[in-house]
Amino acid sequence: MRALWIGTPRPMSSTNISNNSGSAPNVPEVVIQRLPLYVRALTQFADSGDDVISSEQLGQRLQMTPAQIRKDLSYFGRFGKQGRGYSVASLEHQLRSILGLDRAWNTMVIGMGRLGRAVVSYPGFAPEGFNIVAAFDADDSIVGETVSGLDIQSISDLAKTVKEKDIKIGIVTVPIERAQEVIDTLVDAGIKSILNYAPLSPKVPEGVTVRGIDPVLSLQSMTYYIS
Amino acid sequence: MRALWIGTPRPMSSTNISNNSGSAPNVPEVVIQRLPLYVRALTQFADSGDDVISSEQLGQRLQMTPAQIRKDLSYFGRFGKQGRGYSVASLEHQLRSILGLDRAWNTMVIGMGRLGRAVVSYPGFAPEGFNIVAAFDADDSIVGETVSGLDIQSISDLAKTVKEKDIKIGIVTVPIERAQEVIDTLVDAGIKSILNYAPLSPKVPEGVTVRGIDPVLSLQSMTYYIS
DNA sequence: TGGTGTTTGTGATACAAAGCACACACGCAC
DNA sequence: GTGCGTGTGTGCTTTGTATCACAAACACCA
Repeated sequence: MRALWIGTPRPMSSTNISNNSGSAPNVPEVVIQRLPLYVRALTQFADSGDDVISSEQLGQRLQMTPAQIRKDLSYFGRFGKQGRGYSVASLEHQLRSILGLDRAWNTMVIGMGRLGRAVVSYPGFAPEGFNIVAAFDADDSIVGETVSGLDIQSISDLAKTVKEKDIKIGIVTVPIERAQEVIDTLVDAGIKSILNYAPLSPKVPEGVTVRGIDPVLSLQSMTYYIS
Repeated sequence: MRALWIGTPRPMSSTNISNNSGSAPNVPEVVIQRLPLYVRALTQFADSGDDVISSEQLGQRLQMTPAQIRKDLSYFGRFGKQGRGYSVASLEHQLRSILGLDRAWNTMVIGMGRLGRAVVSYPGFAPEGFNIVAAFDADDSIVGETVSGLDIQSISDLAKTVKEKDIKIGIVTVPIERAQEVIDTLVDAGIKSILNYAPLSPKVPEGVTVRGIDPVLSLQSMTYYIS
């Protein structure tokens, strides 16, 4: 979930994982999803001048139990010191490295309607290292227009551009009718990570990760508790 | 998380639940989050003219196992017929009723910056029964402006407007610095359902449900698999 | 340097969710 | 009405996740 279209939770995101070779095998998906929360909290603590933090303090900030945080971290190594806690700077750095956030990622947006334009001009991605370097649309009549400094390209150029610009992540903001088709195109172009704003659960092969952003779904599940 | 910006995540959405009295006790949160998916799929099947559907077909569409769907539904009753499947129209209607989607909900948006304006003019909420009937901002210099036909009001009017317009859901699009404070204001005004676009895990009392929408979190967890 | 208080890392345990597999219900055809 | 095919509903099993609780490690201080 989601500048609009966002999700779950979870839960509306279908995720298939290729076992990546590196250091930590078989880390549960949920744990991976929590790591960015830790990074974010650590950044905040660093900004407030804290040098050292305990799992207790982190847990309080993130509304979760200290034990869960320690367990999660233990999948990847031993980062703390007994009796003291964790070095804020060091833990943040290590988690960023684990997540691959110690580098920038080139991304693209497919679908230049209202939503796609909002995503392209959303100022929250670049500071986190996600650079939107290409924009696509299926409608030839708007191909060539410029949005936030990006030329809108035809989807037929997608595979070529992905290679040229080393794009690793696709953000899908097309209408639902075209979404599966566009996602297939991304997969064919070798994209392994897709952020999907369309309200469907797309079919993707093993090894491709999709996360959905869907505020309507979130609203629809909340009404249960107030009905 | 889940969503937070969006999910869910899940998982990045802190959720506290008051046990609502009605028919089905103790239904797991995850199950509730899946019900809207079923509703959505059923609507699609109905649009394609299907009268009857099996859990097998639903599962294929939603990329999940038929058994899980049947289990989920069994929390609320027996909706299918052996040897036949589920009546599309009837099941959709019943699920909508369970979720409280058989009525409209008045909502408000707090924070009329770039994101808030995008949310207010997003055309996807109203067709699903979520009507945005009020807009607020803390900045007095924009109070009184009109956005998509809504007057921007001062947050000091919030509690009064919530009562007058019978608003049940708050959508928070303020900057992170103000988010906790604004959420506290919503809670004080009696709001029990909050859709939070600010990148934090807010503290709310038992009985208040928060879902986060956060595309950056989603991106940050996907990079793990391509690093 | 030894003692005290703190906080980690983790096996063991408890809890929760997902999946299996089959009895049973129903539709349909003859 | 009988028999066959299909698909539900669900108890049981398996898998997965969260929590507990404690030994070991370290900081700090006298």
